[in-house]
Amino acid sequence: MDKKTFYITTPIYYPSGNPHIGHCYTTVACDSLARYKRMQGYDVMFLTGTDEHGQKIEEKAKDAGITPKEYVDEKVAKFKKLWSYMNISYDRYIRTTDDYHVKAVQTIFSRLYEKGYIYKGEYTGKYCTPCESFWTESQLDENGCCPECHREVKEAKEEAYFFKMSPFAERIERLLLDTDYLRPKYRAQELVNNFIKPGLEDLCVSRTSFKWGIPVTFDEKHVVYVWIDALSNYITALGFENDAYDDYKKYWPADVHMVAKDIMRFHAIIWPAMLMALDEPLPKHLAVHGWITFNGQKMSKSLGNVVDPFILGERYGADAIRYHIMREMALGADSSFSNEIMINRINSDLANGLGNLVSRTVAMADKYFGGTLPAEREAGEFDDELIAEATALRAKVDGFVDETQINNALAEIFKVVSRANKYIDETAPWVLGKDESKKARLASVLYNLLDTIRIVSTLLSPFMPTDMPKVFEQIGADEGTISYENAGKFGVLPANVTVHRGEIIFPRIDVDKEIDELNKIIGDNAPKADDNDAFTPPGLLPEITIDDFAKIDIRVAQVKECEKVKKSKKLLCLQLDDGMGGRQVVSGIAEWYKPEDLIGKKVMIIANLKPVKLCGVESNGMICAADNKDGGATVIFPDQSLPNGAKVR
RNA sequence: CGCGGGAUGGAGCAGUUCGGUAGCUCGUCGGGCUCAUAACCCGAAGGUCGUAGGUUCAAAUCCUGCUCCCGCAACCA
Repeated sequence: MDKKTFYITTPIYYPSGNPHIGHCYTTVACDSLARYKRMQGYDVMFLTGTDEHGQKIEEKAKDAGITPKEYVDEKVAKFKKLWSYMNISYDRYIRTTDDYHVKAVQTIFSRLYEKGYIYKGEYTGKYCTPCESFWTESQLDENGCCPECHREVKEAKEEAYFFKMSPFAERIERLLLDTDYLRPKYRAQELVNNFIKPGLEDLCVSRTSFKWGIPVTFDEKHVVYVWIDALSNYITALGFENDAYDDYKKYWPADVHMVAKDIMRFHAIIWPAMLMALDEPLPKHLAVHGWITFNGQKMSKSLGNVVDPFILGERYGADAIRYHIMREMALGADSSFSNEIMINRINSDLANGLGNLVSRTVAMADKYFGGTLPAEREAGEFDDELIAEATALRAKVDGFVDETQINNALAEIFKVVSRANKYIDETAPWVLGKDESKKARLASVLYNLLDTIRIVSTLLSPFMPTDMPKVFEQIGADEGTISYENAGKFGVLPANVTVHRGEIIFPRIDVDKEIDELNKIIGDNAPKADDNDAFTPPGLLPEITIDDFAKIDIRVAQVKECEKVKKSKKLLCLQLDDGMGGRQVVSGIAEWYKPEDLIGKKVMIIANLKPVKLCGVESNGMICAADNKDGGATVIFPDQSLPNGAKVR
């Protein structure tokens, strides 16, 4: 008697900034799946939310001069506004600052501790006293100093709690390799080789270095670090270890966790491990999608990239944006998003395809029959094929939805739209319309079109919930006829259906004009010039004496040969003439300099630096370069007439 | 030899499991139609399927070497 359930989640987003199109991507996809499942009759729970703790939020709030809670309240309001704008039908919104979640996390933490999966240990790292921050080796700047203030850091230890991962390594490996938990599955090998085979390291799950978090009940100076706090939202939101809700038994395990690839690792490894430790069932699927890239690049403020979903939605409608995002979305792969691609897609699929189909069909029903079809019918050539395709559509879409392949589901639907447009050409209703004796045939043709549109728009309504009701209205489909049940059948509209001509649902967009205007908008929204000029020099290092400086041997040297270090993105290997027999130096500037840019040039090197191996290549010294305002490095070129080996002081 | 993915007409992709006419969307060109949102329908051009070999009657597909791209890991000394 109970309905089948479907539980789908987005990640909980980190509100350290405003929501953007990337957040839309995941959320819109989940919303569509959730709506589809509801339409199918499932009892759906669709969860989204925000992950509101942590050092970064604490700092942002401090900068803004407000409390962390005030800060996140404001951001959360923006997220909710965007979701409302995009017509997102979430059933529950969890905030990690919600009381029930806080209590539940504390209970979970204690439970894991009691079970022996969490133990107290020491977290060692580089500590910057003025910033009160721990950094890992790799976070340090090029001088081995604090990346925030560029002052010296020291080896320090912090008491911390750790979560034992190793007991679950084998089960997780099997989960990834032998089940269809991970989608797309080809990522599994990568995860196993990189993280599981080398041995799963225990995870640091508490911090004492900041306060904005959930206190550990049995050791108040600790707060729970992100993992247990954030990941457990998927179960606390259902009432796990709390009284706010009582849905855990009903909905867990989740059917789909949808995430972007950057957080795949946490959901593929840590989250299952936590659940195993708690002895709870594992979620059924983890659907991983790629990034939205903009004109082939990461999203940026540079010209040509409008990413503000509000601006886009205002111009083209929330559903057009939703459609474009989902149509481009392939599991695992990145999706390109440029204004041109988006506009072309909206034009060809929505305006020319579906919109025009509705428009011309309704117009003909209006023109030839005054809007109401007569009941007489006459079947003819081409009917069977159209009807067969329309009837078979639902099953195809079902299949793709179950595989989380939204792009393919949409592609199937639009094949039928194309088929219907072709049917108009084949049957040429405008010819039938001129012949009184063909009225019955004409009525059949138009009816077949209307009923095909009914099926198509019904199946499309989870993906475009705002605009499809307008289609229903125009083709004269009342609420009773719009259902998942009916989407699998042909001939549902009443024989004497009455259409209602209305506004154009998806207007065609003038590409060139629109791109110009978008660029203008970007121009207005572009970062002000002083954003870039406002370069703040990093804090001064502690004072040293001339004797300290004397220990550093800086020399002029000439680049003789230079090549990329293989298998490294950032490293160049340079052969230098230092006037002392030559040396090899490796420098992390490959992102900004090509080998040929440097050959023959004189540079400054720290000559008495202890040699190290980088990516297996020995480096004897360091090239002097300055941080530029774009975040890159600019090599310091001394006067090119200086002799090799000249000492700099 | 760190791990994994990929290279297919102008663009973006499918096809590779279990070898046998290379397909889709967009774009371009030509034609048709006029109900419709300068939309729709049909047709054409355009690819030695990254490269060099191998297996085979037959290779985009299987095997081997190589090149280049992209992710992950590592890495700005």
